[in-house]
Amino acid sequence: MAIIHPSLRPAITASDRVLLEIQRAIVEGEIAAGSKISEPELAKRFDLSRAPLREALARLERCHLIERIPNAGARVVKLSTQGLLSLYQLRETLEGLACRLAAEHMADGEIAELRQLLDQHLSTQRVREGESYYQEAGDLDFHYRVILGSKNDYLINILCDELYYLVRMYRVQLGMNGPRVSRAFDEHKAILNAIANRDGELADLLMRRHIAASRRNIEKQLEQTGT
Amino acid sequence: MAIIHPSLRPAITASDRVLLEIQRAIVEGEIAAGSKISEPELAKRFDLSRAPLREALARLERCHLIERIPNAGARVVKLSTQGLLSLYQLRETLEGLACRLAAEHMADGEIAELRQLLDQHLSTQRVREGESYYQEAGDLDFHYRVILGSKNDYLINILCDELYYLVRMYRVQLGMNGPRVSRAFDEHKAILNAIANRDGELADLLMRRHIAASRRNIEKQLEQTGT
DNA sequence: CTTTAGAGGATTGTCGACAATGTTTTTGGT
DNA sequence: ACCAAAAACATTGTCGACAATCCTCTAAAG
Repeated sequence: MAIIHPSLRPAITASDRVLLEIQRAIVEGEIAAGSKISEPELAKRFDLSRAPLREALARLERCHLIERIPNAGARVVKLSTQGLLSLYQLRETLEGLACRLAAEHMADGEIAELRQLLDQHLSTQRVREGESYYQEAGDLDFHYRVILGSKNDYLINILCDELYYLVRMYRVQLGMNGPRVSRAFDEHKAILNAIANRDGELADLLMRRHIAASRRNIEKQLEQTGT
Repeated sequence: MAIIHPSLRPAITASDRVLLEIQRAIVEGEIAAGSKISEPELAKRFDLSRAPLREALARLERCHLIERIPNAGARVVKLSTQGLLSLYQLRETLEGLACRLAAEHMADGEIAELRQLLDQHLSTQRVREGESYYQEAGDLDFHYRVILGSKNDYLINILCDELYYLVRMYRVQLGMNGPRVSRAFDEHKAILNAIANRDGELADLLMRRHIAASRRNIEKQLEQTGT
């Protein structure tokens, strides 16, 4: 086993670098959702050959940010209510499982670090302003840490590599609004406490509720913006 | 949305064809677990360039049949008790969810077809001999159909593309033994009944038990064979 | 004899060009 | 003017060669 997590190892190859750039561009909407992807164009834009670019596109397909049709091309994924529902159905189940496993497998030190992270979030300016608590990425993300704490490589791979960026895309492009943010912080804290108490069942339940609430929040935004 | 499932569309490109061949070879142990993968060697063996071969390898990595280290090469995955446990932990949760969703979303016609499939299994010679009920692939697989019945594209993708072949690898290489087989058939029937009754909760529970039993069975084989 | 530094070989990553397929435009007919 | 077939175009899939990186075997020093 011992799968080294892509997000943890620095990008070495050219393919890795361009992957991260395009990933960010899609997540932040710089490359519009639903737009067509042109290999020659992107190759020119990032100044490299099509070979590493195609490898990057393959990985983007893997994390559901683009959809490819053989011999026809690739398109950036479109955001939809149906897609959001399917995605969050999965997240509820999977992150619930992650919590249960984290309650079993996380070391005391890891739990302490996680608590420290939450305290740090609380004291950060932006969080109190309720601006962008959700938009922290990578190691800074509470969910991310819990998932890693599950110590299940397949689960980690699915949540952190394949679904994570799509979730972020929904979050970023549909934006987060007011009162939900501070409540989310409290929910995180409750989940952490359950994990610290080694109560996997409760942690599972709380996480599923937490994600369901988050889904309803985004869903509301989606309906306002238009289907 | 409307992701066309790779396993459902016939292999068109050269990369697709070689992918299916190598996939089969690894699952059936023709390419030994843990052995090193040589790109030039495989390219020569299948008589094509390294470009489509590398694309195939990328997809093999995606379904956890090989592990790649940048600039160093790829190895066929090794089977282990730890890996089996992680994999089946996930399967229990995910296929449980699939059952619950299938109970909600499968059309009456699909359920009828599935019942027909099971009856057909029962009357097949090999099943009664308890030989290889488990080793049916693709459309013939009961699990496969239930997963498709969930109508959740992300869930389908994860179970049918990313985990399915690895599960099959464990099944095939560690073999299935006697009494478990006929019991598995009965469990399938019970699950189907729950789905037909639109009892998602029960279907979920039964599937999780079913998979847990299957895991214990393989685990036993693994311990006998040696860690 | 063990350990470490270096040269050699092999493998992976990247490149530019060609072939095959899909898409669009043009042209001819009704 | 509208539709259909065909040709021109653009894009994707594949190929062989080159560059960069890693692994191994050898040789020299402690």
